[in-house]
Amino acid sequence: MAKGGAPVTMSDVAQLAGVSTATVSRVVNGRYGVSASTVTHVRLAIERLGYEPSLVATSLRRSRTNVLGLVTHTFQSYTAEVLKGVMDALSQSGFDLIIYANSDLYGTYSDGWEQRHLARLSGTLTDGCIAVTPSGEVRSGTPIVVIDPVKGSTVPSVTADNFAGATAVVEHLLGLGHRRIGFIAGRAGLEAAWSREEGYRRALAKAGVSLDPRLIARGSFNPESAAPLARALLDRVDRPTAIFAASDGMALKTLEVAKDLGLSVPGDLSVAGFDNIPESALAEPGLTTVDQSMDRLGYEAARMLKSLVRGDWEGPGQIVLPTRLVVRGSTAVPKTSP
Amino acid sequence: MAKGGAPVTMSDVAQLAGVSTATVSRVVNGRYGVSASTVTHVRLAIERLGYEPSLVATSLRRSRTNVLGLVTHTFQSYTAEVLKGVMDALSQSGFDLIIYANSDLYGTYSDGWEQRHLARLSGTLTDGCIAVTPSGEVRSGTPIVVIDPVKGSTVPSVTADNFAGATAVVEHLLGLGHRRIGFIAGRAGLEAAWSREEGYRRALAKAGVSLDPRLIARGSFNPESAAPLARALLDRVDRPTAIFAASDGMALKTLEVAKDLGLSVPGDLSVAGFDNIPESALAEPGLTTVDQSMDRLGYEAARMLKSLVRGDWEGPGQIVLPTRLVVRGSTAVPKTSP
DNA sequence: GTTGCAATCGTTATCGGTTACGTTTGCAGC
DNA sequence: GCTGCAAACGTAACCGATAACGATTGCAAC
Repeated sequence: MAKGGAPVTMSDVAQLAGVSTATVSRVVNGRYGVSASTVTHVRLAIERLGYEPSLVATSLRRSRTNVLGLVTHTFQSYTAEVLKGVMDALSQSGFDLIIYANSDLYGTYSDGWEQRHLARLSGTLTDGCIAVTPSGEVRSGTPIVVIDPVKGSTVPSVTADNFAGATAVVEHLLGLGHRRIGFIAGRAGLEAAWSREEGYRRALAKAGVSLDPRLIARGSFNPESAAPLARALLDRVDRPTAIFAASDGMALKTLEVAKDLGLSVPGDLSVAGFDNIPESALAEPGLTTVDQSMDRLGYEAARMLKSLVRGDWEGPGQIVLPTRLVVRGSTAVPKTSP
Repeated sequence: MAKGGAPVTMSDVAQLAGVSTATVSRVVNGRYGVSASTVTHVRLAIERLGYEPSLVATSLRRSRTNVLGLVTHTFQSYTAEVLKGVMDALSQSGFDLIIYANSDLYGTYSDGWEQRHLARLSGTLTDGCIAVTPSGEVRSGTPIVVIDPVKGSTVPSVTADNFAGATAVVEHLLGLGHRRIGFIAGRAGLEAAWSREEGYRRALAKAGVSLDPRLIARGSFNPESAAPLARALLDRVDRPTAIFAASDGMALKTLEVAKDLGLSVPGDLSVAGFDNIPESALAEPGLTTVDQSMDRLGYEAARMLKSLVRGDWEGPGQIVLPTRLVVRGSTAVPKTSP
């Protein structure tokens, strides 16, 4: 019915049922004060017209909407993982989820668009938001939880223990006997990128291995950004015996580059990543990496947000989840010991 | 500012700027009829308060919102692929995207919830919707495009050429010499499931191979659903020499089961899937499958929806995209020819 | 026969923003 | 000096729904 016609509103129902919109509203929301026969009539009218209350009108009038928002700017595979966790936490909770993604993907990227969208949503549509996008100080009328915030921000956030994870990887490589370990860093400014690099530096320092700045390449977490960087590292005469990339996407790209150059992994080169995305387990050889279970990040963020919305959050403002070293076939003892 | 306080509204701005809300609205929307000095004052007030117009209020009043909706009930990896395509098509188009996912994941799943959400959104929030969930006859005031609709539906939709793809796979297996080919079907009712099964049946018939109904198992596209089915097929004394699963997720599960049973692939058993999700290329051995480039499905659906919203759609109501057989290591000549 | 109290239902203000329409103001033209 | 007109801005209705409040009704108790 009404396909292409104007959407059916509450007053349409009211008219058909011969009552006022207030009564229809009461029936829809199951409130007290409507006679059984009226309820039946209204229900019938709703059925006949195929009426559904407008989310917009409802949320404009009500303060609570029972809808949580999530803002992102990309749909990488890690985004999907995060979403799984979020959905899991929200399952059966009574909260629905709205994801807002702007189309200005490659456009001006005016850096403040997360803020804009957050404000646009939190005004009325959602009770709170999760930001899966580098966000620093965001202001909003409703609670916000940021996954992987920018460094130094004080908003409620959920992060993996990037420092410990990176340290573990580098110590693993050092333990195997590697001394020249290349590093492909993540997007500058993000807490995750900074901590992973810091873990790399500290682990080397602790082991008494002097750091060669020429072995550090600056990527952006984007897999594509890693290709030229990996190639540059491997083209050096004194090329590293191992490369630690700050994300699995970049590490997998490094694997490809190594193959193109005729280097065997882990024979000629060990490679390690960070994230443990599903693809890493399936790669050949399997990628040694750090598991930060991104679905867990999403899960915890959603759980935190739920509590913040209800106003009964007791935990800390910044959650740091443990990481776990996952050793697979891409790392081994180097051929030539120093 | 205003962190935790009430969100700042247009009348706040109006008050600070000493004008009416109408004027603020005109400034925000860049309409004619405001003096340059007033514009400056209002802009300043907006800046100071950090005002953002509420998406909800705007869309309630306006008919057009320049926001498209997408409704899904799960975030599998194929959902992420579809989303990539959608975002790509929407990039720089002026349309933003809202994804609505309900939390009732494992709950009643009242089968009509897609319809409910579609109606809730299309009433006012969105100019049109993409449904990435089995939907049949949906009614809505705004255009809807369905990806992978139920069989026989007449709504605008985008589908891969499932029949041709399935036929190609089975002909490939037949060409290798297989005669006993098992089939793990998808969720009943979906056009995709039906067409893939029909492709399987027709290809066998065309080759003059009689169909053994005991070799057909009924799955649900869900990877988990395939495990017991694959095991049952492989436990038979006259077990098939090849298994064609209607989705890659189910095919990959079948690979696992085969390994558990000590069967080598493709030595003892050939396995083929459908979808070509990223994991299939990375599996060991690589999975022979049908590429239906799900990002392309999303792309075309978004393109179609854009046109429908603008009212300038010329193409057919149902788009069918070509598929492509991808042969990898999981299929080979059977050991024992009949 | 009144009064009183529930139950039932309609009226209306409101959420935040948009827009048709009306009003004020400034200024040129007669 | 009066008229005409357009620019600039305010007023108020409205989008669809909710909820406080008021109005009506039926029925039991006095």
